[in-house]
Amino acid sequence: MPELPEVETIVRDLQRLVTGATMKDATVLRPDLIEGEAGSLEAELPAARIDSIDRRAKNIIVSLSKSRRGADHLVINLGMTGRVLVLAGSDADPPHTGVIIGLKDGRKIVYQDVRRFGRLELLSAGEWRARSDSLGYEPLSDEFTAEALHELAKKSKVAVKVWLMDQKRVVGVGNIYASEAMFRAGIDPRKSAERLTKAEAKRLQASVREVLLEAINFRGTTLMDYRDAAGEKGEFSRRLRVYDREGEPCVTCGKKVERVVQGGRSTFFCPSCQK
DNA sequence: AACGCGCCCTGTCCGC
DNA sequence: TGCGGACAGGGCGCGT
Repeated sequence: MPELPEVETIVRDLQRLVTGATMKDATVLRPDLIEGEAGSLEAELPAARIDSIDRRAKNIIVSLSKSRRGADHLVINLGMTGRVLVLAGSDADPPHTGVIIGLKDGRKIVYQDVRRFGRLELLSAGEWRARSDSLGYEPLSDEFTAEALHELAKKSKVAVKVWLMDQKRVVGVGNIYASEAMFRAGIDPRKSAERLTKAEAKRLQASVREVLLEAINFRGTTLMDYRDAAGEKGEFSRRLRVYDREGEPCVTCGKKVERVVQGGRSTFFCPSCQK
């Protein structure tokens, strides 16, 4: 479900809502959501203060201090259907609640996940740094230049849309925004990454940044499950130009949007506008 | 070693 | 109405 714009929206919500809060207790209802020991997570979180909240790739990074053993980062990956909700302590826990973190101020942070593809993990600063180092370019950072994208792309024969979704290369772009970025760049998603021209690399780099920034401004895309930390839907869905629009007219040329399967995932594109 | 595929899991939708 | 199959914002581990 969540790609960079959705995770970024949740992170900004959490920054505003729970920075500086102290955890009181943690309850794990679905142990399979925890990477490592659920019991140790329940033991480590109480009394931890939330110092800051950040995003890296599609991960939410909650930086903690005063945790008993010095495990510094709670790393949350939402998988397909994960949600992080800040609720009043008296609110009922929603269906498929997996983890409840009570705060000393009476509120609670609830992790909810229907399909349970998401993961919560407690990592030391060093462990987190190593993990972060293994991930690719942040597309909204200054390091993500057209030249960098072009050089990386030259090394791979994979179809460029599939290439774009690999988190070891460029992070944060999932199935929706990959199709959208390819459309905006006017590039056939089936084209091999190594065959991208310099001009195409430049257009793709600009399109990735542009679509992600626009989607953040609309608080992400809700197709079915995505919600922000207050439980609200994202509004970018109506702005999608090709995703989930098979058979509908291309917004640019009017020809029918097509769907193909790449790497087991649907790709949507306009065969006339994308060469 | 890069790459492609199956799998994790629950819910929804569509065709018969 | 019911039922089976396909599919859904991600990512890991496997075999080649």
